[in-house]
Amino acid sequence: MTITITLLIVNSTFILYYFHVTDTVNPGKPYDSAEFPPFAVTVDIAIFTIVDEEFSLLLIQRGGDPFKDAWALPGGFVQPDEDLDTAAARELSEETGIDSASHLEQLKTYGAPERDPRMRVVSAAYWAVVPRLGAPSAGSDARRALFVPVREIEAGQYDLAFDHQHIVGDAIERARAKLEYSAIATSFCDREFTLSELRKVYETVWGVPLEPANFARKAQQCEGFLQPLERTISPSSGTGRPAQLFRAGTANEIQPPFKRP
Amino acid sequence: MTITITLLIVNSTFILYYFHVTDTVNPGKPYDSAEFPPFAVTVDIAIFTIVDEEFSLLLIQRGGDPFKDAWALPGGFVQPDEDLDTAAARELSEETGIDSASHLEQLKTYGAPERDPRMRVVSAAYWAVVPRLGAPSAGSDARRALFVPVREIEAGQYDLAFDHQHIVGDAIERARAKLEYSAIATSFCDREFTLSELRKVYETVWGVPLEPANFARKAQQCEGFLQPLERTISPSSGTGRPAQLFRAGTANEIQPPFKRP
DNA sequence: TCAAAAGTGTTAATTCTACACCCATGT
DNA sequence: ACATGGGTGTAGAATTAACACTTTTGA
Repeated sequence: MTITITLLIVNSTFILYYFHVTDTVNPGKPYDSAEFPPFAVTVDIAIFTIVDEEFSLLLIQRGGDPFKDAWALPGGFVQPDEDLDTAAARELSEETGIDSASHLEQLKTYGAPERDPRMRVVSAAYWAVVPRLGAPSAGSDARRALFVPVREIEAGQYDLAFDHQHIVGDAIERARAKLEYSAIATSFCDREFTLSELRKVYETVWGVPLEPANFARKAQQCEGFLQPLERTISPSSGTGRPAQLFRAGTANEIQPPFKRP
Repeated sequence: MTITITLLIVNSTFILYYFHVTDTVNPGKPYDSAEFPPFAVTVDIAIFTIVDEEFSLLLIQRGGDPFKDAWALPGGFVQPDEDLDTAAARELSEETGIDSASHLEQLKTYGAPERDPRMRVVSAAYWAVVPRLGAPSAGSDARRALFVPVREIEAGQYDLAFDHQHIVGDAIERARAKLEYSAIATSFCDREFTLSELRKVYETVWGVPLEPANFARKAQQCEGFLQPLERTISPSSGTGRPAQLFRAGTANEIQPPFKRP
């Protein structure tokens, strides 16, 4: 039997790169990693939030090659006995400190052969929505992590690594689309929120103004969307009539929400 | 340096199963496939069509273990220099003989650690829609391939291998949902079709009747959905006034189609 | 009392639904 | 002629969009 192996060192760990086995005793089809290559499987996450009335996405500046200094989505290897969803939740928690709670769902999987110049990497991309929070914890590595306005990414102001420009485009599209037929908007808000805050989410993500009066009516009519509380926002929090508080309802898929004008 | 390898034979080819490398000269972190396991990456496809007014899905009966004799989605390994989309298109073509043309899109990726008892397999699931055609070509292997009514699958009448019951459920849901805001319905029809045929698609997939008059109006109003031909269906093809023929329009995403009642 | 924000009422425009009716063809 | 499926017209219902108006607070 002949065995040929090539290893690669990525992030100080060995990664199997090429592998070939020929059985000389019972010659059958050999195992050749050029034919059945060991894929690396990663997850990448597009984490959205609203910062200063800007629809924003978390990006990380890469510290090493390839694509040194370019920006990228947070992500990492899927561990051996970990589901993809679990890996994504772990990455989300590592980057933002947020456990479960918020919205996290699979976006799409990207597996073009040359998407990572080092080896064959298939990446399951996820997207998440977190309530506005302070600066993202920069993570255990001292990498720069930043919430960046989606507007600036779409304007091409960030040089993104790998195929992340493509992934980010898909994620933005999905997030905007899903506002229209799901209760995802509430994930941008804190646990308790007013109808104005919720409306601001739609206006910010879609970049259009919505009629406050009509919005309030529709939101409350919508079965399972909102859970009204018997309290108003603390009156001292601004001038004007104090707004009623709500929590997110139980329904994930909601019927007739708001149309993107 | 110490190397430990376990190989597995799947479908008459070796698959790398376990792999461990320790560098005894420069002892660093060893490569251990229990930590960075080589994932196998496959694609599985849910191929939908309409057979005898039944919304149907292509299933294949497995010839070998595991899950011998259970039904499964067609699928296979992603080749080394193949994109995921390419692999899916290849599988679709192998199973149905259909090249490109029809609708094919990624559904979701499934990667639970124990989903395949043999090894760690991550499967990118796709879904496709093909026009009604004769019996599916049984493929190069002499496996049984069959279009099965979705109704019967939902009733649990088929024992599905791996996590394919789960995948199939997601695919059905997606197909039904996407009728509502895309031009996918035309993919169920032949290249030229009448409004009745198109309406029958909606009625069959959703399992509800639609008002023919209103349907025809909406379909034709809908920008980019249909391309009217100057011909009618051959009058001899039935009694009644011959219907006008249409082709699919150019738009993939259409604005205000038909609501699932 | 005034400004500001929350929330309610109301009306005209639009869209949708249901069904009546006309059209073109085979028998 | 008439049965059958294709296609148009239309009136009433339902929904929507726009804006005027009332309520509750801070200053």
